[in-house]
Amino acid sequence: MKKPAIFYGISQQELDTMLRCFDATRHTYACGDTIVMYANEYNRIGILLRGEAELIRYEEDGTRTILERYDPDHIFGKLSVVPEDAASIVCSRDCEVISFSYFHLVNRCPNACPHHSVLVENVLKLMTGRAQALSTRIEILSRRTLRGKLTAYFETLSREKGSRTFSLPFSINDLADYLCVNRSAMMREMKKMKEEGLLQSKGRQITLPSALF
Amino acid sequence: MKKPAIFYGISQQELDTMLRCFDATRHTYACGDTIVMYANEYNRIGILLRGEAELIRYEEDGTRTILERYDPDHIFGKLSVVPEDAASIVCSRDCEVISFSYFHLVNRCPNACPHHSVLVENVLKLMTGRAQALSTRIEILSRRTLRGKLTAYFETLSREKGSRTFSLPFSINDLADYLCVNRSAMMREMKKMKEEGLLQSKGRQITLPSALF
DNA sequence: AAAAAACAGTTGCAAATGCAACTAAAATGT
DNA sequence: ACATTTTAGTTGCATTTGCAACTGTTTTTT
Repeated sequence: MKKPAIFYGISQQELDTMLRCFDATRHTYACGDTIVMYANEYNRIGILLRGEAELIRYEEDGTRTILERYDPDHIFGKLSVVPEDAASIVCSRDCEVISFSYFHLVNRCPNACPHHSVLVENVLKLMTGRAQALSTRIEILSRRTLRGKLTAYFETLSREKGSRTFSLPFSINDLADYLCVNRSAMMREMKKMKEEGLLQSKGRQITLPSALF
Repeated sequence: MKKPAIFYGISQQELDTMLRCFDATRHTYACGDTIVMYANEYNRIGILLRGEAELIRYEEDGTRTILERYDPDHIFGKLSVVPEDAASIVCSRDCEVISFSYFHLVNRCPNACPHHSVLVENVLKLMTGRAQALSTRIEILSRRTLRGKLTAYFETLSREKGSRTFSLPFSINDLADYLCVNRSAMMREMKKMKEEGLLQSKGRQITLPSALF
């Protein structure tokens, strides 16, 4: 396991001391488990150290939405901005999570740990990455049409993976829940795009036509 | 003008010294101006000190999308995650913006300014707020129906303003561009909602029925 | 190895949304 | 005070998307 970004530049020993100040806890979860962050733990943030998870919301009619996807080093927390719409974090693989008090992180404790500020910097970097990920997601969801959403998402993936051929991190089923569209309508649109030569696909494997430049 | 959150806990004099390390610049813009952040200024972040601005994207077909709204203390930067889809920040009121090098903020310079870490903490707080705002936006855009988007947005506003009656920060026209839906379809849906007693509205003034609890 | 479950893919029909072209009202400029 | 521009609001028609009910394939379970 790669060293988590949150620990960069801090020795293990010092980290242990520091994390006690922040009331840190480390938990492992099995695939399928829900990562619980109680509503009253408002000022806690979590970081995914290992595994893969998704922030999921169910509508009353059963519609499922994948609001966010978490890979290692993803920071999350202060969930339920919209308290009534309970969303939960569900592990799609075995996960390990560290969580600690955001309040104590940004409001110095009396111990004055020497590397406290390094930790703050690390958290800032993670949070900046998260804001970028959220922005990208908005870019995708803001597209007016199904085709627009598909294209925006595929282009993003292609850029991330550095290749015009890549495999989806979801099942086709889940992709629809991520793009917030109907599954069969999405399949229909993908079929059309294939016919127009804008896409090749087989299962989760996607190939985009070479970009013009 | 209220003291910007980015400056909390730092004296003016020290700040001046520090901001030089970060190559900070302060600019004012008139209503209607575009805040330019050049593509090569990748590692700069900006903070809106005063005014109101919007991150806007135009589609080839002329469709306009309001991706984000900025009020004072909003942090932004590392724009164009999707470089080809040029989006720009347009001031909807007279604005003042400070921008500086993110790189120098998180990679200590040799001057070792005493309050550097306070500034990092301040930026972290702003960035956390931004991530929350982006999450809320995703909650809204992820709704499958026009009514769902309207409701989610109105409930968010009502919570922010602490009242079931509030006025929209947009024109009705702009609201549609913010919710990423067709304007006349939106009006039609609002009309239906009024008929069903889910909403009262007149121009920008909105009243929601009292929440049940 | 067989049965069950999950997943990819298809299609007809209904409903929601987008588009365009309006009218009326309000705000702005001269 | 009048003309111009912007904004709010409406409606018919075309298109897109959602829904439901399928088929066939792959994966998982027993």
